[in-house]
Amino acid sequence: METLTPTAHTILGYVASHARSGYEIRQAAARNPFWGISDGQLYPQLRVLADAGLIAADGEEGPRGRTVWQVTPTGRRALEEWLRQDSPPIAIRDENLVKLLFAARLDPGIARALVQERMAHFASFLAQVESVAPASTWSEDERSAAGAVPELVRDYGVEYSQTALAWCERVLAALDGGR
Amino acid sequence: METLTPTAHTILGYVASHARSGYEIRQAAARNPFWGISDGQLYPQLRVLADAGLIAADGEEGPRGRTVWQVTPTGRRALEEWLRQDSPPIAIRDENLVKLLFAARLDPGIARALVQERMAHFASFLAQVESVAPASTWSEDERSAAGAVPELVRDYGVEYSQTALAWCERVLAALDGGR
DNA sequence: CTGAACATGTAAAAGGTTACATGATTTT
DNA sequence: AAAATCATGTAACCTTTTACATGTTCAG
Repeated sequence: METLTPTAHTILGYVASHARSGYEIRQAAARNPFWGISDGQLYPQLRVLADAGLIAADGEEGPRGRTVWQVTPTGRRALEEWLRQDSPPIAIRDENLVKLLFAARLDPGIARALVQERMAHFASFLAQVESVAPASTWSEDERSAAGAVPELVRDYGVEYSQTALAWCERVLAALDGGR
Repeated sequence: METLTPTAHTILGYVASHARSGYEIRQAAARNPFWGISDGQLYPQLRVLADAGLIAADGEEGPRGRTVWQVTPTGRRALEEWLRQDSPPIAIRDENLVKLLFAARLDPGIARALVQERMAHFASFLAQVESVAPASTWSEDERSAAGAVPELVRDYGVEYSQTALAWCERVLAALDGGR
């Protein structure tokens, strides 16, 4: 059994939370700002998980002929093992910020535009995070089992965006002040 | 001429700032927390840039037989074009946070360990950001041309880490309080 | 002179996205 | 019955990392 990718483990996590169809996972993933999953990954990885015996199709079909997946005991163990393993350190890839660094010595106009683009990105990120109630991804039972964590994770997204937005304001002021 | 990857453009940016060898770019990239470049990318991409006529080997060799690269007028234009183009929105891939979400409803012990891992990651990220003087990547002339931006970008890294660390403390308290 | 760090490079594979394909099922 | 959306899937490609390979130069 090949080792699973982080995306496969994430999918396994969704299924382990409660039985779901591919489409429902797709929607849960779309609401999770911290790990995107494309269709081209989702469905093949469901197969990988099923072939490895970590999930199994629920007997009954869901509405619209959806295949509903359930976690197996093996799958539950595999998930826990993953949760216990070290995660890679944060690797940021922030193209906008890199551009800003290069633009600053070339043209204040480009720099301003980059900061404004950044603000737009973070504003829509913030809106997305705020619009998602944790209850939409986790059932009520799961919510209470998880304590305050889902709300705290949302708070993290909010604080992160707000920090970034405040920083952008300061940069704009500095770009204007430098004139 | 194929379109360049973000990494190729970033390398072009370093060369455009001032003539540098591959090794010097390697070191500058290692100091930039917002866009990592591996050896397996750096040297092939320098070739790509050279073949496209965007950079050219400086006549003289640097110390230790280094090839020193210079930007060409075409390269300078290509860089500016890239700076003006829209950047992709921020896409976060935060494996630690995803794990925490799944761990919260399984085992408080795992959740605690994840938060502690997160704190360690951000603490070392913060240390790295704080240790880098912008002057080490940009020459004095470039620094003043860029105004306050390099310092502000460093501030961004610092604030980002501090926000994350403070959040971790709150989560730890909540995990303990929930008991 | 010998080991450590310098400097550049290559091949293979991992991981993921994009774009397309296809049929089923509601809605109008 | 047509249009829209639901639901799943596939193939090709893109970007990047990992691991290895190789010669060079400086320090003890």
